[in-house]
This record gives sequence, C-alpha cells and structure tokens, in this order.
Amino acid sequence: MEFKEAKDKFISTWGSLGTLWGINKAMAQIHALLFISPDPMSMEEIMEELGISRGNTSMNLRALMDWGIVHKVNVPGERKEYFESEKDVTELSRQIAKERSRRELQPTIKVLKDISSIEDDGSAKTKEFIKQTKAMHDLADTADAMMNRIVSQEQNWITKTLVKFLK
Amino acid sequence: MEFKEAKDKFISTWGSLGTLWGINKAMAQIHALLFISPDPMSMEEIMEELGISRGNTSMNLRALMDWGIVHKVNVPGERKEYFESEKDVTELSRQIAKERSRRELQPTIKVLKDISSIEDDGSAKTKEFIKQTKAMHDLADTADAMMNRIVSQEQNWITKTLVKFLK
DNA sequence: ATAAACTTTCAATATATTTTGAAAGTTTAA
DNA sequence: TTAAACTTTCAAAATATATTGAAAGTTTAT
Repeated sequence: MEFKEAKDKFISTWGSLGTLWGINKAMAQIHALLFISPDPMSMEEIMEELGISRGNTSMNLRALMDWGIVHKVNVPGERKEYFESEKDVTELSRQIAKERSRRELQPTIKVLKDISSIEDDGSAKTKEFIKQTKAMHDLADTADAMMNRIVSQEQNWITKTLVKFLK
Repeated sequence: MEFKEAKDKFISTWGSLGTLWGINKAMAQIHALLFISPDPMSMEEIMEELGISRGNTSMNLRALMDWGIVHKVNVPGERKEYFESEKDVTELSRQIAKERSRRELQPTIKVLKDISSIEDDGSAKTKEFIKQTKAMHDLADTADAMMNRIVSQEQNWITKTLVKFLK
C-alpha cells in the first residue's frame, strides 16, 4: 500500500467512524488529517487537502477546539493561524470521555434521577417504571464513574485495569 | 411529576440519547417503551403509543431484534406477535457492547492494522503516519479488550472494577 | 487611516437519513 | 381453498443535518 492510499484510508475511516464518538464527517476528517500531520496546518492547507469549503473548515476547527482536541499554534513570521491536533492518544481519550460525559451522560443521569422519583401509586406500570428507570440510573452512574476515572490524572488507568483483570 | 409526564420524558430522553449508542430516534423510543412496560406489547399498541407508522414500527422492531435487545413472545390465544425488551441492564450493556464492537470497533482495528504497516520510506510524514496510526491501533485494541470483558460471562465486571479502582 | 490578509457568520442549497403508507407477502382458521 | 388478520417491503415524501460561498467582521502592517 502506498502512503497516499493509506492516508486517504485513514481519513475516510476516521470520518465515517466519527459517529462513534458523536462528531460529523468533516470534523472527524480534519482531526484525522491533523493527527497524522508532522506539522501544524493552515486553514488553506486543510480545505485544499480535504476538498471542503472555507466556511465548513472554519466551523469544524472551532468545534474541534471546543472539544479540546485541536489547538491553534502561532508560527513565527506567519500571519495565518495554524492548527495542530492533540497527538497523545491517552490525552485524546481523556478529552473525549470528559466531553461526552459532560454533554450527554450527566444530563441523562439528571433526568433519570428525577423521573425515577415519581410517587409509587402501587400500580404495576408505576412499579415497573420506577424499577427500570432506577436500574438505568445506576447503570448511567456507573458508566459516568468509569469515564471520570479515565479522565482523571491517574496515569494509564486503562492499561492498569487490563493488566489486573484481563491477564 | 405525573406518571404520564415521567414516561414521556423517559421515552424522549432515550430517543434523543439514541445516537450515543448508534441507533435512530424511533428505534430508541420503541426500546424505551418496551423497557418500562410490565407486559409485552403488540405492533399496534407500539405505533399507537408513539404515534409512528406501521412500516416504521416494523422495521425498527426488526433492527432491535438484530441488536438482540428485543424479543418476540407468543401470547397464547393471540394471533398477533408481541414484543418485549431485555429488562436486565447488565445484559443490555453486554448486548450493546458486543454489537458495537462487532460492527464498528473490529472493522476499524483491521483498517488501522493494515495502514500502519506501510513501508517506512524514512520521510517525516511517513514516520509520523506510522507512529500515530500504530498508537491509534493500540488504543482501539485496548478499548475492544475492555468491551470483550464487559461482554464476557464474568458477573458484574463493571461493579468489581469500580470497587477495586474507584474506592 | 487605509487596505490587504485573513477568519467568521449564516441564509441558501445540497445531501443524507428517517418516515410514511399502500401494495405485496405471509400465516392462520375454518 | 378462501379470505381475514396480520407483517413486511420499498419508492416517494418529509425531515434533519451538513456544506457552501459570499458578505461582514477582524486583525495587522504601513
């Protein structure tokens, strides 16, 4: 396989996998491109490389910065802004886990807590509702605790966990 | 909060959260409805309750069965088919982890393995590409190993892990 | 202060995904 | 075997999401 082919494959695989961690195609592709680039890239270079519009590039770079996985860098003597991706996959996982917890899990946990607290009127449907939404609440809490551990500073939690439990 | 209000909130929260585990709104809502229903429901009842078409209900029930989290049940003396959800959240997590690994993670791991094996021509961009795609491959492998552990029969892995590491 | 270089915004447009509903298909009872 | 009861399929329509590009906005150099 040629470099060019491998690169295109990486970018498109990452792009279509984007939904796995809740981002759109262009956003994932920009991230993929920066992730494998040895040097920071300008907006011009990114839109050129991916064949997407200036507006699209601008908006998705912003979104990636909101996720905390792409940063602006200043290249001395250049007026343009340059961008680089977080390169450390451990740190990348941390940021993604942190953002997904904040954006999705925590709001859900709050709703589950509220609705599982309705008064038990003794009917079968109410009993089942309370039981099941409580179980879901516990599960979401557990998932959130795991994510928080991934996010926390403790080094290599994932690896340590695996060594202990999988070997 | 009234039962009806809590129920609608659960169904719509689950519906909009569907994307978190890669399913569409109707599919998530049907699942939510069955998850809190004390009894199996017919297609008629589901489409009535959620206000969706027969075709939509049929297709999404099929998809939920493909995911292994909804099952047909035979109600004696009834000609219609009835459906019920997996009620145990542990088993639910297992099925979802298993399916997501199979559908998304494993194909990605394969691509990453292939493309990170291109020949090193010594250039900076090739070196960076190989380094970064290898790191991503390792991460994906680790994630898949975790999912497999969740999927495996070992009871309460999540809980045990949490007790050991989070307390 | 001016203007060139660059970035952002957002209404319009394009694309992708979901939903509908009626026709076709299947099963069951008599 | 017939027909009623029920389910599935899928082309068309509706909806939701992503993308464009040009105008407006901002920054920098002189």
